[in-house]
Amino acid sequence: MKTTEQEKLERRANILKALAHPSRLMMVDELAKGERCVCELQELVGADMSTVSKHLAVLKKAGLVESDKRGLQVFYTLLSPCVMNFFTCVESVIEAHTEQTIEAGNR
Amino acid sequence: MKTTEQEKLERRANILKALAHPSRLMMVDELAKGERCVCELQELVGADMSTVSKHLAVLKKAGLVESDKRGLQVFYTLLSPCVMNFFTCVESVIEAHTEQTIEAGNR
DNA sequence: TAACTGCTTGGCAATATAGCCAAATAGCGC
DNA sequence: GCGCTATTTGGCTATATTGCCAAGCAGTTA
Repeated sequence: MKTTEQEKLERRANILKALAHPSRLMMVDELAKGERCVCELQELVGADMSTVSKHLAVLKKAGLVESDKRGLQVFYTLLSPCVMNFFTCVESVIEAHTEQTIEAGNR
Repeated sequence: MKTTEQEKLERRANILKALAHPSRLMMVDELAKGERCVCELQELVGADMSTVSKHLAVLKKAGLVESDKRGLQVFYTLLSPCVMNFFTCVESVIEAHTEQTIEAGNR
């Protein structure tokens, strides 16, 4: 199974795409603290349970989380906490960009 | 100017969304090596120049790159090389996920 | 000014994503 | 089995993204 450069990029992009949503980021952030059931995450993001479930499916498909059904509830776990490190970088982008935008008078 | 938790998440998501495309990842990767003009990036990704230009506009809007017109050419620079660090994490997600998928017999 | 180059923008069609409701599914207690 | 709860899935519409072509625009050269 040969991995072309193109496939590599697509896989990277898919992981980023999976993270690229406010609700999903919120969930990942919460899951970084420990496993959570869908109901907890639903309360957190305040959307329909079906919506939350679909978001979780996206994260799972990307390989970012894992699910474990115990009784009636399904618990999700963050598989790659290193994802959180990225946010430090993201914050620096945001800061720099905000300054720049203000400097430029919101041009 | 108060930054609500929601706005923070949206800004993070926007940066991730800006990165979440194979062609844009390829360009960011290239720009990590140094500034490049649009024509060089076009050759790299092999798409229409207008497409490349639009991708660059997305990266610029997110605050990830900067552009500088010199003569007829426009040169782009990567503003936040820390973005590259993330890819180490992304690779680990991919590896773990691939193993998992193979283990599960591509279920 | 005119023609040329490098790039950006507008417009459009194809495709993907988001979020709601309703229906289906799975596990539990009776 | 029946009803109940937690979650997932299907279906739908609204909205966003992508990538091409054509047109526009700025800088250069003649």
